[in-house]
This record gives sequence, C-alpha cells and structure tokens, in this order.
Amino acid sequence: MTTAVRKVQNRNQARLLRLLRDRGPLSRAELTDAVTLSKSKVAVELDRLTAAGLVQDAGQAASRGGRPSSLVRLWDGLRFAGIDVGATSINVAITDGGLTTLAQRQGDIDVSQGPEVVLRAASQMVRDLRAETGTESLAGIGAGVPGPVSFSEGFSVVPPIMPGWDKYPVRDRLSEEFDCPALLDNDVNIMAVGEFHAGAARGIGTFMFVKLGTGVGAGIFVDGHVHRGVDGSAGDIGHIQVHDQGPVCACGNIGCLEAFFSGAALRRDAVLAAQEGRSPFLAARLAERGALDVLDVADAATAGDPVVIAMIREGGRHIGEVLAKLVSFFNPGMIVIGGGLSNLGGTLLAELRGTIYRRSLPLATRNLPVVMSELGDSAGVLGAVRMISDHVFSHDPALRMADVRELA
Amino acid sequence: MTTAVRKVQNRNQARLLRLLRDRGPLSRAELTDAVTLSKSKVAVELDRLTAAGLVQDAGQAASRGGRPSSLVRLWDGLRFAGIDVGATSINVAITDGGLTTLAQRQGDIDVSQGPEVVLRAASQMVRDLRAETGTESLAGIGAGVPGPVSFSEGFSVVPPIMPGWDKYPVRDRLSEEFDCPALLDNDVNIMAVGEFHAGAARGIGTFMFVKLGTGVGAGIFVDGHVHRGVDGSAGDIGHIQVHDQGPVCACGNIGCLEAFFSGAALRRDAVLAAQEGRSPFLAARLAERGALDVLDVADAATAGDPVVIAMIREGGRHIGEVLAKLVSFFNPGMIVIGGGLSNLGGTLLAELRGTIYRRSLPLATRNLPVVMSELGDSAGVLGAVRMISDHVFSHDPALRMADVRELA
DNA sequence: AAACTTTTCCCACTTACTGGTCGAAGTCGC
DNA sequence: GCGACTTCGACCAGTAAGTGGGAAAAGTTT
Repeated sequence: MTTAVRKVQNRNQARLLRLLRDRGPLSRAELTDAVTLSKSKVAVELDRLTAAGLVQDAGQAASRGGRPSSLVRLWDGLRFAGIDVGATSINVAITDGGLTTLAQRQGDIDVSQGPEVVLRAASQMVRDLRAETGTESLAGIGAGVPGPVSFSEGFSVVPPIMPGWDKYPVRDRLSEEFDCPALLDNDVNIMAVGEFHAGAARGIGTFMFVKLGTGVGAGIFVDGHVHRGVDGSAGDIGHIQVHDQGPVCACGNIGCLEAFFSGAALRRDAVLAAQEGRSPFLAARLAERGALDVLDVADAATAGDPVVIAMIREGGRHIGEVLAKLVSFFNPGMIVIGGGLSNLGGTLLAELRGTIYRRSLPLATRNLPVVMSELGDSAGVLGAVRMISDHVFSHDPALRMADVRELA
Repeated sequence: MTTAVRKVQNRNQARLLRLLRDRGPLSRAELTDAVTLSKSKVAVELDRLTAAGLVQDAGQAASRGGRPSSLVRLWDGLRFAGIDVGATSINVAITDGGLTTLAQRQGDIDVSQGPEVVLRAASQMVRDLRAETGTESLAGIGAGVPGPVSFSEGFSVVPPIMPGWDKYPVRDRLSEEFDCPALLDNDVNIMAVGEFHAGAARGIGTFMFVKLGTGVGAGIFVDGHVHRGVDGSAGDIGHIQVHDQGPVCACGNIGCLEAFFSGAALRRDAVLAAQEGRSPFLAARLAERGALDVLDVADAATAGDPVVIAMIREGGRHIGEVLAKLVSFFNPGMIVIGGGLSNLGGTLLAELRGTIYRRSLPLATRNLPVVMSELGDSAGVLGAVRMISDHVFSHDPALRMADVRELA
C-alpha cells in the first residue's frame, strides 16, 4: 500500500485508466494504439500512474513472435463501493478497479425512517463487505436514492415520501466517513448508467431507462451522459397525468401514471381481484400467504389467469402510451425496462412494444429496440460504481461537461 | 480581399473568433482576459487570423488613462447567409461576421413543389441579397427545412408532406453553389438556436422551443446544444396522440396534437365557427375577405369574441397538457413559444402556463418561465446563421461533440 | 515636463509531446 | 544451437505550444 497522492494529473492519465478499467490488463503497445499518443508519452504517464499507486505491473503476456509485452493493469487494491437505496431495500456492492463485483449484499429498510437510520445501515453493510473482501481503503463511493436529487450539491431535494431527507448531505457524509470521493444521484439514473455500462444499452449513447418498481421513473441518456434537467428532476414521469379521473395517487393528485400502473398499484389491484373472486389463482395465493406481490401476479399470468393478464395489458398500455409520447419527443436509440415489474415478463413487454410502435412516428421507432433490463437488481449498484469511477478516473473533477463542450 | 486559406487552425483561434462574434470589437488585452491564455499567445493567434483574412484592425479605442488599445474585430467582409424554409414561405438573410443582419427578404413558396423549385427560389434570393449588400463571397450558409432532417447527411428524411425532398442533397447543393460550408437542420431546431443565440433563451442551456405554426414541433436544447435524437426526429411532437377520437390529421391518423390545435386546425375551426354563425366577428371577416387566418382569430379574441376565446383556450389546453408531460420528463429551464400562433398572444400564453403549472410537478415548474418568442419570424434565419458560424468558427469540424465529450 | 497608467512587442524559458534509434527479449528456421 | 527475424520498451534529441517578465510605446494626469 502506497501512501502517494492517488490522484489523476491529466486527461491522458484519465484516458489510460478508463481503458484499463474497461478492457482489463493491456500492454504498453496496446495502450499506445488505443490512445493517440506516442509510446514515449504513454510510458511516462504510466510511470507516473504507477508511482501514484493507481496502476501496477501485471507480468508478461505470451509472445506474439517477438519480445513479449509486459502487461499493465489497474492497481490490485483499487476498490469502489456502490450503494443503491430503494424504497424498501438497500443494495451494496464492492468492486475492484475494473468494476468487477467482489461482494454484494442486500438488506431490507424503510426509507421513510430517515437518512440517519438508512445511512447507518448502509455504512454497516459497506464495512461488512470491506472486511469480507479485505479492502483497506475505498477509491470512491457512488450512491443512488429514490426521488429528485441535486447532483451538484449531493442531496435529495423535496423528496415526496421521504421525510428528513430534504437537503440532508448524504454525499458529504459518505465522503467523510469513508475518506474518499463520493457522488449521489437519483436511483433511476444510476440504474440507467448501469445498463449503459454493462447491460442492455452498452454502446447506445442516447436511450431511456424506465424503472417500473414501487413507483415509476425514467433515466435519460443523451450522448453517453445522464440528463438530469435543470432541477435534477428530469425523468420524473411517475406523476404524469394520464387521465382526468382515476385512482388517487400517493402524491395526492388524481390520474397519475403510477397510480394506474406500478408495484403499489398492481398489489392493490391484485388484492382486489382476489377478494372479489375475479382471480381464483390470486385468491388462493392470498389465502395461502396473506399477501400478494409482483411475483404472485407474474405466476398468475404464467398460469394463464385471464383477469390478471388483462390487468397487466391494461397497465402496459398506460405506460406505453406515455412512452410513445416521450419517444416522439426524445427519439431515443433504445428503451430499457427495469425495476420489479419487469418480472412480469413477456406479457408486459409485448403490450409496451405494441403500444409504443402503434402510437409513435415510424421514423422514430423503426430502429427502436424495447428490451428488458439485463442487470436486474444489480443495475443500480453497478451504475453507482461506474459513476464514481468515471469521476475518479477523470482529470479535474471541477472541469465538467459544460466547460468541455464549450471548446468544440 | 485576401486569397489566403480562410480556415481556423486551432481551438484558440475558434475561441477568439467566437468572442469577437458575440462581443464585437475587442482589444488584445480584453481578449487576453476573456480566454485563459497569455498575451503573447493571443497576439500570435491574432496575427495568424489576420493573415488568414478572418480578423482585421479596428482602430484605436478611447484611452482609459494609459496607452489606448488598438481594437481587433472580425474581417469586415465576412458574410453568412441563413435560409429558413417554411411550409408556405421562405425567409433569407445575410449577416456580417458578428451575425448582425445586413439584409433580409421573405417570399412565398409551396414546399410541396419539391426541392429543385424551392432551392432555385432560395438561391435567387441569396444572390439578390448578395448584390444588395455588396457581398463578394459567403463564409457559410445555414438552412432549415420543415420535417425530419438527417443533420450529418444534410438532407430530409421521409418528410410527411414534402414530395421529392426525401434524401435530396440540400446541404451539398448549397455548399457547391456558393462554394462555402453549409449545414442543414430542421426548421424548428434553427428557430430554437435563434432564440438561444439572441432571443428569449439567451444563456439558458437547457430549454424547449415550441413552434405553433402550420404544424406543431419542438426544438430541444440540452446543455447549449441541439438534441436531434438518433434519427433526427426528436421534437416531432405534432403527431403525439392526445385522444382516441378526434379530427383526422394530415398524416392520416386520428387524435394527433396538431389536428386539435395548429395553424391548419385553427383555420378550419374558425371557418366553421363563422359559417355556423357562432362567431359574428369571424363571420363578418369571412364575408369581407373570403378567407380567415391566424390574425383574424387574434383580432376576434382581442375584440372579446367568447367563442373564439374558448377556442383558443381549448387549443392551449391541449398543447399545455402535452407540454406538461414533457416538462416532467425533460425538466427544462425555459419554454419558448414561437410560430405563427404566437400571434394569439396573452390568451394562449395564459392557458399554456395555467395548464403546464397545474399538471406538472412543482419542483420542475417552480423556476420554469413560459414565454413568447422574442425574435418572431427572424428566429429561423438568425438560428441558421448562428449554426453555420458556430461551425465555421470551430476548429476541426470533424472533431465533434461525441469525441470532445469523451475527453472529460 | 515629469510621473503615472495601460497596452503592445519582444524574447528567453518551460511544458507537452513526437519520433527515431537501439538494446532487450522473445520466436522461427535450419 | 545459432543466426535471422520480430516485437517491445527505454532513451534521447528535437519541436510546437504556451508562459511570463521586461522594455518600449502611447497615451493621461499633475
């Protein structure tokens, strides 16, 4: 363990680090090819990175007919932590520098208990995982929480159903406690980052991630970057009004999208269908277990229960109608569906696709894949570590998008 | 007139040129302060720009208590042309390097006559304006046409009601004819650029421009850049379905937003109200002139005609309901309303604001101005020249956003 | 006219990076 | 086993970009 300043000094070092993160150990020659720099320059920067303890030697590669390359890789002890706080659960992972998960843990929480309680639980989980993986120090922590987040300030802003979280300095608390850089974002955004990094949207710079969970939200990628909007509330589509009348939403309004279809709405409708005897399958399950969740509904659909299937189709149609409008507006290259309700599988996906393709312009949908999340529950933590590693593996964190774009 | 290579050689020259464009003549000292470069470097680059014929001396400034500055400005003979093709009209302007309009001309066309006819008319107008302003050569041409455009390829793609335009190489034709760089974009996008450059959205990097004209469309700005979407169809909100039933749209579908409210829809409804005797004001106008347009409707509203006012309010509500959904999704910093229907004035704006504020989340609307276009008919041509001047005043046009962003 | 202010020109110096050369370290053919 | 060939990495001189100090230039103020 070096005690050197573990800091990226320039743009070239940042590029090299991200190459090593994304492509694994590479030789100096391969790195020279990948970045447009001379071998001398690459060698110099690698020496500096090695001295800074960010990079290390990785032995010899097999010869390709000449002198064998000596491989270079990210420092073996580099560790990132990701924290994905949901409404009722928390997911924590520790990865190495290449963002391979070394250990992961899930726990039940109630986000309404406030930031102190939740952060205490999260910290404990991180500490446990550190012990488990023999992690001495963390290079960075990424975290996501439900509801609108001020990314630049690192805290939640007026979260609807999360008392005590408003302006609570989550990012700075994490940064202090673990003595490393930290970033906080909306949970849907980090899931979108996850799918972009290692999931269905790999290489698709402009896409929408739609989370159908307890609530409904979207993560928006524009040219490889999260679009957060001016107040950090972009993607907040759960409370779009889809009807004048309809069920009352948790937010107090009437006709919100997530009052028609979401984890909460589906549970409500499922229990009703069971109690009213419209779905024998769900009635049996309810009697058996005393409650119903998304998996019960999915099972009922698989078993061919017509009422349940109709329920899913109607919900999918509501979501699809909103997405169709957003597709016309935004013209994304892909839509990724995630969150708990993605367990509803093919029935839901078919309805979504049908509605979106039927209601949007042909030009905007002719190349528009609508697919399920590839990462499932891990999308959030993976996105969180990707987000913080992008940050750590960048030159001057102060020099951000806005400034760089101006140059072009 | 120099015959030197009039070409920007590096990023610093690009920055200097844009400074001179946006802030007018400046002294070397002021330029040094504005860019973060040493005075020596600024002097060297200015010399090169002068040699390239892009920049020239502009005499002495008044002394501020010491040696007076010698001012530098863009070459006096720099000229940009902007072409804004609408469904029924065409607008052309020639500006100097600082994007001040030197001459402007408007003409009536029918875009359905095809690109050959329209481009011939446009070229003639540009030639007329060149003669009028004594312009020897153009430094660049920006143009906008209705419907989806492939920006990178420089032509329209599957435009709904524009036979013959599909894949017709508009950009390259202009570039060849006038022997200068040219860019082609969607007409709504260039209007948005215009409002960003010199209109209501000055300094607001993330906003929506909504054109309510013959059709309905939106221009989307994200962090100071136009968002065109993966197929160039972003902002195509006119055919969003707002109802299961309703008037048949020109696109063949039912319930499209612009079938409910647009220039075409309003004319239709106005004539109907006149013929059915519901609006005495419009009936009189129709009898008097044989036809009705937006200005007649505006006059009727000003005169207090209750049926017309209700008509505008209902239309505004339809637009507002769609915008409210998009605001929740996109979280812009401003909405600018333009196009012919903005002549409807306060009645329309009030209804839009009311609907948007009522139906979107408080967080996304608490800082959301909804304002009328400041540039009116000139937004398009001004945006077009701004677009092409950004292009000409940039280093390597090949090195574009995607690449630059990757560095950060 | 002297003192002061501000700008511009000039030049030595640093920094970032390039690209060629050469030895090191392997494989391959015989 | 040895020389020819290939590939890699270290070294180093050279270059382009940019910095920053100093002096001259060209005004104003006293």
